[in-house]
Amino acid sequence: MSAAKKILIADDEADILEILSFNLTAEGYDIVTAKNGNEALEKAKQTKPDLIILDVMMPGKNGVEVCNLLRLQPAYNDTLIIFLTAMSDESAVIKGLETGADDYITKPISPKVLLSKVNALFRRVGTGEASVIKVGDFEIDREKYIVTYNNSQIILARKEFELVSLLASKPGKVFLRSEILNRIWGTEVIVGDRTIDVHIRKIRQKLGVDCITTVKGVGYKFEI
Amino acid sequence: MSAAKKILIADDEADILEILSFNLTAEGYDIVTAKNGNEALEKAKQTKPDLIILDVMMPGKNGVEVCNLLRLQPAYNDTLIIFLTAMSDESAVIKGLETGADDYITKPISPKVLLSKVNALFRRVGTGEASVIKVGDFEIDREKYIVTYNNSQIILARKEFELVSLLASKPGKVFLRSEILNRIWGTEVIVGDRTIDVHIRKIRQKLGVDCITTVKGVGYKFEI
DNA sequence: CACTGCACTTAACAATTTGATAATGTATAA
DNA sequence: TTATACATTATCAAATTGTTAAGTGCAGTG
Repeated sequence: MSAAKKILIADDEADILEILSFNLTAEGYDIVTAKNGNEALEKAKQTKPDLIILDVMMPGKNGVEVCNLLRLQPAYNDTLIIFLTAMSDESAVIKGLETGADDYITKPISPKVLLSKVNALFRRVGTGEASVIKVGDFEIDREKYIVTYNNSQIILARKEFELVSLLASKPGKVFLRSEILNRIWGTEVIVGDRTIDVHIRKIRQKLGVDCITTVKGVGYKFEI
Repeated sequence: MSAAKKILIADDEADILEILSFNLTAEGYDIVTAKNGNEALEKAKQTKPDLIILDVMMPGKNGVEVCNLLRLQPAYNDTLIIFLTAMSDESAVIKGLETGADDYITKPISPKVLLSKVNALFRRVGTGEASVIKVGDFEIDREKYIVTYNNSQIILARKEFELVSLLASKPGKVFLRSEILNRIWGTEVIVGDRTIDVHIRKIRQKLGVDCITTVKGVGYKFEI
């Protein structure tokens, strides 16, 4: 995972909130909940979630209304929205997708379906980033998951690759340790202090060139 | 050539672009978007899409104009064009069909209608041409469901074939497990974790050549 | 209708790789 | 010196994938 995505769940049934929260938390997402449409709008404003899961039928404002209101505001242009709806309620779904929802899930909810949809959505959005980074003689292809130096391939493990990608995404910029932890491990996972060092070391070893600089007391940066 | 059909969507409303992109991407198409007529022409030239979905009403050049300009060039003889139009705007539709559009869809757009029209168009056109992927000594004929290696046929089951097709559609690209599941099994069907592995194993066995690489913790890729 | 073969999935276990940590060493600044 | 921060190494548990065999359901056949 890169960073922990924030998800706002709005549903008037406490059970549903709990189940979804549990599953999504386990998957590494940050969860915020709301019990009705108005609260959803409020929390959305406060927390700026990456994804909002809206029950279509809620007291106060229903999901479609909330979606409409959100889509009117440019601040929520990049916010994903998923509807929860009863199996039968097909027309609401269509209406929802037209107002700018990104997907919908029918009740009863299967946690697996939910997770796969949520993950799929984030993946889709994530593809906006440039997939090949070039720094000096290095080439980092996020799509092919390959690092090359002078046209020879370097095999990196996943965490190593993510770390190099991150550092190389802004050459010269010093990434704080805390920043690295947040972007690569997320806020949920807690790892020890030496973990980053060890990964950095392995990367330095594999790359063979001294392109990662330590800034003592601050963090690391990638430069040629 | 490339396996996934490329679709260019031109509309000035970001919401529409997003909904259409999402639905068509989920269906396995490659999507390119444009926010106005001029951009559409530009992107069309760059990416040579198989289908262009044009909003009739756009700032700059409108859909009908874009369509006209495209149809003047022999390079776009085989390019399909669909118009998006407001329910009322019947005359524009007629004009559009006269200038060589292949179909039209009225707003508000139902994703289901859209998908069925798009699929139908490709089916109609696709019957003439063979969509064949060539990678190294491999040849994958999506229409005949045949894979050949050095001119000798390899028999693959449906799922195996789809999996190879997918991976080979972008040689070198790492397909995440979740991505594979979504593209081949869809978000509704949930299968176990080892299912992909087993299929991969059978494919490797049948192909006899080591062309599918595991990227641990990430997914699989096809390369020669 | 049972029988057979095939495609697909799953379970169970083996094999492998990865990532986190502890323990220890090194450099540097106050 | 002493404290602090990072480097290095080896080690082990956890995560991930490979492999095999067995189960399930379906279509075609005699």
